[in-house]
Amino acid sequence: MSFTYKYARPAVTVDCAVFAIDFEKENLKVLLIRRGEEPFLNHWALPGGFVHTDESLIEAAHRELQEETGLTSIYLEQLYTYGNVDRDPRERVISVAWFALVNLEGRLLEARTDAVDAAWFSLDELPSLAFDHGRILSEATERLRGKLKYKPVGFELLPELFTLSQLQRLYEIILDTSFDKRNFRKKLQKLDVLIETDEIQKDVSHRAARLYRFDRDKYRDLESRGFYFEL
Amino acid sequence: MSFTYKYARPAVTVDCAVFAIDFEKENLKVLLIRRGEEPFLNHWALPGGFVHTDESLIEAAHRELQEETGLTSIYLEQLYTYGNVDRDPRERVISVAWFALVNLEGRLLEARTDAVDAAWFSLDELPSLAFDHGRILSEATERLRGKLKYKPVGFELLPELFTLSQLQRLYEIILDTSFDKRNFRKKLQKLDVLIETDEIQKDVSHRAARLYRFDRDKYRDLESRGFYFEL
DNA sequence: ACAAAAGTGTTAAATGTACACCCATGC
DNA sequence: GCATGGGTGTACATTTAACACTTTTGT
Repeated sequence: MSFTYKYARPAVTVDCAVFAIDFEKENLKVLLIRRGEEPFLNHWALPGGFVHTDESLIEAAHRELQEETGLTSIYLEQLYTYGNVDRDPRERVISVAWFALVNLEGRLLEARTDAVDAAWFSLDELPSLAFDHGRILSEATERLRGKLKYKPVGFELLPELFTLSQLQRLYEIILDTSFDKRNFRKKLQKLDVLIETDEIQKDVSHRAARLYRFDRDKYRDLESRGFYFEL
Repeated sequence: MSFTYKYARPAVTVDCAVFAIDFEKENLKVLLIRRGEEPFLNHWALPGGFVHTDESLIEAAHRELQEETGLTSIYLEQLYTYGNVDRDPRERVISVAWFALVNLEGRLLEARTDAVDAAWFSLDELPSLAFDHGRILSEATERLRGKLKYKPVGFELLPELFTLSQLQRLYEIILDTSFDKRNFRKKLQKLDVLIETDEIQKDVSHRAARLYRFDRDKYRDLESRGFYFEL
């Protein structure tokens, strides 16, 4: 090949901060894997790995998540690319970090851990992480909090059908505040991106709540006309 | 070395979308360079180049800007990392894109173009760009517009001392709207991040306006207490 | 004296915030 | 029948939006 690269090439990896809401414990969780190799053997780390030559960055992120955690078709958004010279003790490694949102309903157990040791951690009970993953995770968390306020990403953490109280609790958990129930509902009503379904909650020992669905198409439409989601 | 990389490595570059406001023409400009090599010989492109092994990504971005355009110590913020397999016809190249803001006052002429052919283009008179730089630039523009609303980045496009009308015109140019002068001033007054200096505009053929300075320290302080800039 | 931009307050409308009770269901 | 969360409206405070004239300076 006539084209030559003048400098030694860095390695390129993807790493993912996968978030989910634990409604029982009322907290935000992140998925970590325990490393089976040096460096940082047995340390916890973000799932991720090297980018192959024949796949795009997002494909690499999806593949690594599938391989290491069994998760497929989840919401992924690029976070930041970390490229400090010394972030990997072996050699120069540039990591394209992603944040991912999943809804845990029924997925917690099924999240296949293959050979890999994977577990969900509360953000306030984090172990120390390999490489600069602690920093990546804290920036991912900050981004999630920021984004939640002005983009409808919260729905990615909920099942397809959800109650308004679940949605409210989600916001309260992530933003660590509390909202007035009536005002919260009024606001959502005015945003006009929820579809009220005919269905109601099942198996609860109190009055069953109505289930809603997020109207992605309508949201995209409104967004393209300059509408600004904000909660 | 015992560590081996299993796959062919992609090349890694940085590319920068450098913006400035042209107050005379009342528009937003971007700095492009004309390529002196294949592929895309003679096409216009974003300034950028390969990341060296001994420099971080932001260092690479600063170095390339210095080398290709003479610009130093300017505001740089990471935009996105582009890694589609076919974005460079030669081989796999991953580009970490940045957006940069400079104030043109006195810099327009002095922007040293070295051996490279560099020029400022209006965003509505863009040539077709090399690689996927057209896409990168349009995403950078979108990001700048979005960011302007809730972060005080506009000041990076102004000289140290500026008038309130300049600031307002800047917002109007980038966001393509117009604001009421009194309301705009009231809002800024309440944000309370501008320092009113003793100086006034020079060499204008009408009443000279008072000059202001952006108080970065105060802003950082307010921000850390949960204050939310918004315009 | 006139052209050109600087500077300055008030009012009405819209939005956000605080607040308390009845309802439906399962046990 | 009681415990648990579901669901609903109003009044007040705050914020935003619309609007026009006087001042200063250079030519």
